[in-house]
Amino acid sequence: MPFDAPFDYAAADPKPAPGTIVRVPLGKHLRVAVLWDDDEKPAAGKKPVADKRLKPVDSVLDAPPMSGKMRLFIAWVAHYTLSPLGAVLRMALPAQVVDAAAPTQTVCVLAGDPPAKLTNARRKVLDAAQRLGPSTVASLAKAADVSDGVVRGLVKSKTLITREISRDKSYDQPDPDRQGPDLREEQQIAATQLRAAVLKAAFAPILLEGVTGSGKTEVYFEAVAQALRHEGGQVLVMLPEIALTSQWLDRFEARFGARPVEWHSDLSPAERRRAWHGVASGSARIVVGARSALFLPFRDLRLLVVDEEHDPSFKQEEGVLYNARDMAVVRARFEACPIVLSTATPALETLLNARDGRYGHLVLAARHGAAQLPTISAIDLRSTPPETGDWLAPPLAKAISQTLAEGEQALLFLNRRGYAPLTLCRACGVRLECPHCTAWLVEHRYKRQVQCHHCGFSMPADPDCASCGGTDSMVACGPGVERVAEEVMRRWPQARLDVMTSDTITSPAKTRELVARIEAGAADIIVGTQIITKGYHFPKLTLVGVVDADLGLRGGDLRAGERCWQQMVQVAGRAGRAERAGHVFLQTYDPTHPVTRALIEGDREAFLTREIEERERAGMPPFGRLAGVILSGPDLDAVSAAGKALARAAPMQPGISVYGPAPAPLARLRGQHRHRLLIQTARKQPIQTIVQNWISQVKLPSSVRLRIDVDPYSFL
DNA sequence: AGCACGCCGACT
DNA sequence: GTCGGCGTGCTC
Repeated sequence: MPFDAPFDYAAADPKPAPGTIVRVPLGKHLRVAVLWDDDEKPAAGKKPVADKRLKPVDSVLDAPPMSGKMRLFIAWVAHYTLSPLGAVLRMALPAQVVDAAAPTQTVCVLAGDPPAKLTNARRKVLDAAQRLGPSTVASLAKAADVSDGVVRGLVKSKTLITREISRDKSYDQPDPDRQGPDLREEQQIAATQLRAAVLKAAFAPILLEGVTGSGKTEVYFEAVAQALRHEGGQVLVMLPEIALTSQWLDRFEARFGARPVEWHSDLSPAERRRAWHGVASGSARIVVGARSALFLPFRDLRLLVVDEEHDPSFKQEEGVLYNARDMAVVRARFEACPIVLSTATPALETLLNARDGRYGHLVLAARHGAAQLPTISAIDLRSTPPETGDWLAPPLAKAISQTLAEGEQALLFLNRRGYAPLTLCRACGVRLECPHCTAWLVEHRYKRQVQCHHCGFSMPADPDCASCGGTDSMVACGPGVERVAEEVMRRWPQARLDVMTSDTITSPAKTRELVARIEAGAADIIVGTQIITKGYHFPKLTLVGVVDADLGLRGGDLRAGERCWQQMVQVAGRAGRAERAGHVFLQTYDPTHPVTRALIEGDREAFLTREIEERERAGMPPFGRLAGVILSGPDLDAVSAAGKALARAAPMQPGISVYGPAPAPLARLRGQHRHRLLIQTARKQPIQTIVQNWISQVKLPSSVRLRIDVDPYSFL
């Protein structure tokens, strides 16, 4: 429960140790709880509860205790993110997982005394029981080639006794000493360093930076192998949710001969329970998971890997707001193990940490075999615009035709789902808007629907205007992937087309099927959103067209330039991964934009230097610190008044600035009005304490909710 | 988070 | 006189 501090219970005798997982009465219910450390002080200004009011602990659960390191980590995350201790603890102790009974099965074992009447059939059963050890009734009967009645008879006569055992299979153990792929020299050098870091068993953050296709995964696999060679050693590999692909799992299996244990949002309750207990007991050695895996109860964590560390999806935007990449570094510190941050496009913060010597830095400069990095060029949409009704400019169309003629694949990237981002009425000008959010409804033509991409609202698409009654007057404005796909079908009707978006990739099985089809060359043109930038490898892909390279640069977000850069480099990295050279076209209205120019010239240093200078001048992260304060509620006036009250109470100290309140970019989301403030402090200032002191001065009405986002990523 | 309590308006 | 809407505060 989201309490700030632990509750007291009457001491049992003997007193269980801190970390013990127990069941305690709370209000009307029993709840799963962890015995916290004695030295935890009661919250400021609160006096402890009188002894006679203390309830006793109900029972101790049959689960391994939570380690001291884990308790320190949880308290640290709560303090850093300004979240209640209980809210963070809940992520580490999902009650339905911890408290669920393991599925059991009934097995028979020999008890000793043979039965009075030892028939031939009975002898066969006893032989089988001797040979097989504990087995189910059915399997004993089958092995002895008798009916199960014989076995049941022996149970009844107490020759065999039954016992309940856990049905959990232990996990297949990955083998670190299988022959891996041959590593190039620079890979071997990096792998040697990582192995050494694992052997040293000390906290060591390491940036593993390598261009797309340089084989970073194979390098950190060697560190994984090293950790595996340590008796009982465990490893956590964190990937962005959608990057946990079958391609990655196949590579893992090829190297280690077994699958890793997976942890992500799609697990069934039973799989989740098994994985959690497997991690806690140590039988799960290698876990690959999304950000929530960070809170798994490892016994002996020897290595952490954050793959695609730059990925914005590591930032959790709901509940406890935390950046899993940053918190992973903290966990590694508590666990005293190395952490590898792997990427082709490091986040600026990570890169500066590496350049300033706080992180180790390993660089892979070359691609595998003959593969070359693709060349990038711009198509100026002002001088060579697409035909009316088209979205692909003539130079890109020509390149696509040529690619198809050579039997190679082309990929068109547009980070916009659906058919068109905006639908409006030709007659009266009304735009289709979400009833719950400040957002346009996006037409999805395959589904004949319009959808809100923020709250999930949808309704049937109607060609007539609901506002003025105009017939067939609704028109689509701007392109989405479906519209680009439509153009592709019209212009290259013979080409085989696949669309990859979160709408078409709905399950791991679907993903596998689609990826296999593209890998096998059974698709000529692929149209997709950012989902395609996540680590796939398509050997026949030689052309990438970015339909709207300016898209990510609009909006003035702090990290817009950085994110656009990363996304373009990642999508470009899909091209030319085998022996064929790749080429990337960026369709843009502003080829002189510094980010676009740096991409074309392949001048990463120019981009970085400019970005670093700008951030430093503005005191933005990592040169300064930020926290967002988000106020939300159903009543606009109450939300706005609360924002003004907070602004009036803003701290006035050197080095601290408070901006806002302003309506959030999505001013209304799911029916909630949202205003936000932003506080900026110098790098060395304790932003948590400053924010806490600030907001504690303002009493908010209960209808207004306040959330604090330390190190905000999204400004929505 | 859940839940109870208590205040207020609307009904039998 | 009682039902139920939700705002407030407590759970050791």
